[in-house]
Amino acid sequence: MRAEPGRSVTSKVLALLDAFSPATPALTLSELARRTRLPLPTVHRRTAELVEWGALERGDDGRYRIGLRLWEVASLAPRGLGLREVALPVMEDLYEVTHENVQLAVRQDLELVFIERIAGRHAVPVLTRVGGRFALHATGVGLVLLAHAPAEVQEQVLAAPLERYTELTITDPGRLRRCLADVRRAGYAVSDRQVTMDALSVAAPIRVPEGVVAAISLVVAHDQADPVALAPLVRAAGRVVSRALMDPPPGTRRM
Amino acid sequence: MRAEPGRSVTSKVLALLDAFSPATPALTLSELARRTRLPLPTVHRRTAELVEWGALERGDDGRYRIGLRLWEVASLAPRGLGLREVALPVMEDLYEVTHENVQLAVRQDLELVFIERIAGRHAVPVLTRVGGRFALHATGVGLVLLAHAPAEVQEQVLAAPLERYTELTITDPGRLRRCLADVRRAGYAVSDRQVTMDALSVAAPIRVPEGVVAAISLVVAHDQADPVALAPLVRAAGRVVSRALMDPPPGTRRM
DNA sequence: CTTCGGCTTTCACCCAGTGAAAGCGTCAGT
DNA sequence: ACTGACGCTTTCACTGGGTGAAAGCCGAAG
Repeated sequence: MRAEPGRSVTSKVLALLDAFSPATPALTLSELARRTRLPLPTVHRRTAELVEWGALERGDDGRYRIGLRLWEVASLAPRGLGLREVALPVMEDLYEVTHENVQLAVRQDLELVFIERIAGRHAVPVLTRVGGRFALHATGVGLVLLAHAPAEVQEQVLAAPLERYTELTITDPGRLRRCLADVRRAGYAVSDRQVTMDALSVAAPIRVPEGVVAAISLVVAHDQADPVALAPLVRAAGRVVSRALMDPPPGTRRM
Repeated sequence: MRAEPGRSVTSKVLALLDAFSPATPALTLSELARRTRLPLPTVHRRTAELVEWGALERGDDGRYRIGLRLWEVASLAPRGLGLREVALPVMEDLYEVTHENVQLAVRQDLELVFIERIAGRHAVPVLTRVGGRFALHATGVGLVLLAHAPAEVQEQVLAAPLERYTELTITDPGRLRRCLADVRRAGYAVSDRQVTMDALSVAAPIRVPEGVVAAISLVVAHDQADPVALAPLVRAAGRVVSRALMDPPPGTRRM
């Protein structure tokens, strides 16, 4: 045979999409072939179909980019835009009151994904990107999501080395375990300079009957605010979103 | 042969994604099979792979939904989140000043797609959804996008019947043609009660050297504001976004 | 217990997909 | 102008991933 076996067509198509990343949002045909380890003609054929449908777009420079049609379909993801739609009004309220960064995130496997962010022009700059990923053990939202994740997920995170971002990042599994217990007990998480030395975040869970599906947080300058004072505000926001998730769309919920 | 020929595997995978819509964001296996006209075992196999990768998620109810992983990748679409990131600060400024609905849209084929919307709690309710589509000939953003679309696109839209939404919707091709000329000359578009009888929108183009890539608009109560007075504001917003699109990311632009 | 609808698995067949190879077009260096 | 390098596109004969009919499962309704 010629065809290298054990690789389905679908997996190749998905590998092509996977090749795109925040750092490389535009790729040439050869770059795609290299990244996916697929023969060039194969990539050529599959991308042609993806472009025709609109999953990819090809610029005048010959580079492929993610297409608007794919973005349209993806906007139907309940945990993506769906969640955002519900949470945004509450996030805007939080922003009105505090004029600080407001973040919304969900857990995906062993990391978190930022679903939305309101970044005040005058607030502490944060390095997160909507659609971007981050480790679970450092940020406020991450601690909330990890604290309420299935035991199996927690064990996997605790078993792996915990990356250090600042001198205050928790890298000791035992300490992290106790921290998570605190988060569950208090109903909110505080990450004080564990990601950058200038910022602190306070996060609260967003719940549906099945469990915690997302987390909402405020990010503020570390020397400017008292986390304990912010906690009730963030927790209340979390509860409002939780209720909004369950109440209005009686048929089409299910996170 | 058994396999009905003429249908590529990739096209089937894309058809599966296509089956999801704002009205049907969650589908059972059989519903997917019906909508895609694919045999049930085929759907079963392909969805299994899509779920494994994260393009789809399967709920406890057995229904398939668009997965977060697909949303992540799609967030890299330059004309989706990419454009939004650049335009959002300006949209927020517009909102601060007016406290009215602010919309951002691009053209996709013969329709427009809403990329972002800031809907004030107290502003006129609008029925648009981020990620949703709409006809080009009625809204403010639509008129701007159509006025600057390739001649071929304009002809196709003018040739098809123009759907009527209100008694003020332009449905006469000749009138629409003159209207588009006005839009090009004035540098902005006004849609006065052409979608709903309570609202009016003022829209301006967002340009890169290659042409108009998007449009930004204000939607206000029709009896509350003077479109001509709003026009400079919206046009200025469009120009600020246009510049932002070209200036800062010198490498990674290309809309 | 039986029926029904929806989901999953099996199995033998075969066409969509494959990759090596050759053909193009463009650009930089000589 | 020639040459070589590079990236993209097309060709072609082969084959294994994909196929759908059919049968097996499972839980809910009758």
